[in-house]
Amino acid sequence: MGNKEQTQQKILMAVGELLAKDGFKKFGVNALARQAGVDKVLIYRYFGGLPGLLRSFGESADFWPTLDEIANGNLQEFRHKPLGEAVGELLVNFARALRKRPLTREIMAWEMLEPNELTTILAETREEWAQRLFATFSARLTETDLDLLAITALLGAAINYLIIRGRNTQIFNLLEINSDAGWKRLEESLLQLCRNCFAGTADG
Amino acid sequence: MGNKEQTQQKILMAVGELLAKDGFKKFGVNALARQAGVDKVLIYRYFGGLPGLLRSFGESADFWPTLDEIANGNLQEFRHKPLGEAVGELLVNFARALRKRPLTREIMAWEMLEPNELTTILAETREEWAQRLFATFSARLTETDLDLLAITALLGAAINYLIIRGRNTQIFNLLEINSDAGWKRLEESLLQLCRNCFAGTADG
DNA sequence: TTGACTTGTCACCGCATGGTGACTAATGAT
DNA sequence: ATCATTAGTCACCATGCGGTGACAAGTCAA
Repeated sequence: MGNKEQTQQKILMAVGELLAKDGFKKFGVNALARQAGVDKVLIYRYFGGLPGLLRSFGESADFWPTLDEIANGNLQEFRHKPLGEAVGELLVNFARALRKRPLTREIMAWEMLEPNELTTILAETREEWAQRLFATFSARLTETDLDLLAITALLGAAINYLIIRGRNTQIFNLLEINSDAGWKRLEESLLQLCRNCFAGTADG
Repeated sequence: MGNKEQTQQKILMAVGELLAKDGFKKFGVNALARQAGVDKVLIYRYFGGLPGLLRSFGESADFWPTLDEIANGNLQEFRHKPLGEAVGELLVNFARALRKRPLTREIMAWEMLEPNELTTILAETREEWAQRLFATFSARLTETDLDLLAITALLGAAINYLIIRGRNTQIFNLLEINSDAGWKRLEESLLQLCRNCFAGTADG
């Protein structure tokens, strides 16, 4: 007789494997059961269906980078850097962290098409994450009259777009968005944008 | 007996209607024939299938804003504005033009997930468009040591993301990306980013 | 040994999809 | 009037999907 826990694990593993292999386009109960080498009825029995499975999967992995990873393990240090400097470096680290996570990129792409349990969990994680990050700098908002929220929204959106688009496109705006060289240029410009932008106002 | 040209028109119209109504998720021969009120076999007969139809559709519409629209009908004027000013305003107008085109937004979303005949046409249009725009300012590249291409890639990506994301999301980064008020903040920050960024170097 | 329960297998259902072949009915040229 | 062509209808196919009910086999308690 089989082992229930082991089967559940096989199914959970298969979610990540299938997403990484074929993307969310072909994602479904049948394909999932095939990937796991398991009968699909067990997905319904053990997880109550796809939504429940995605929920379980979402809670069992680290799709999103931690604040520590973004801050090179030293968030405190960033509180004392000039604002433009800090924002720029955080954004660059954020982009690097996402580039290393193909699974997260896939989920982010999925999010553009339709919401589901997995993308919802990702969105919640990100929301809480963003708020904690923002709170870290809330005391320094008076340093500038720029709209910090809108600026980070813009630059965060830029990173998201390039990350997602890079899954199946090499060139955007005459620029290689999949090579390290191309990203180097983007990172550099990201830093310059932030530095120059905040330089116009008082800096801490 | 029916009218061939009229039927072809009905089918072509249905492409836009269906995309606007249900997005590309449910896009297919059957749904398309239903929308057009026509038998699906005619799609194969008249267009050789979906790819051919998309090609025809793509060549029969103006998804992409013209350079004139982006430049308020006066591109020459932009050549004499300070570089940061010009880039910023062009980007803002670009965003506004896209916000007005739900169909284009849908195709842009499609493009992020998978390429097809329609997105290819859009990409080619945009590529040529970008090159002409870039050429307009090529003579002034010496004014700055910034990486103009990378910067416009970033800010263009930002706009694309927010445009696409706005289709089914209200809030991003604690910001309303679907209301006019939210976009006002984004536009303002976009302008400031460009102004401040280019201000550090010599400006024309 | 009996009987309840669990794990897993299998066959099946309804439905939608992309795609094709056979047909009807109108048109127009000879 | 005849006959080929054309526009459009319809039935059908294989395939894949999400989802369910019936059942075999193995486990454990009474």
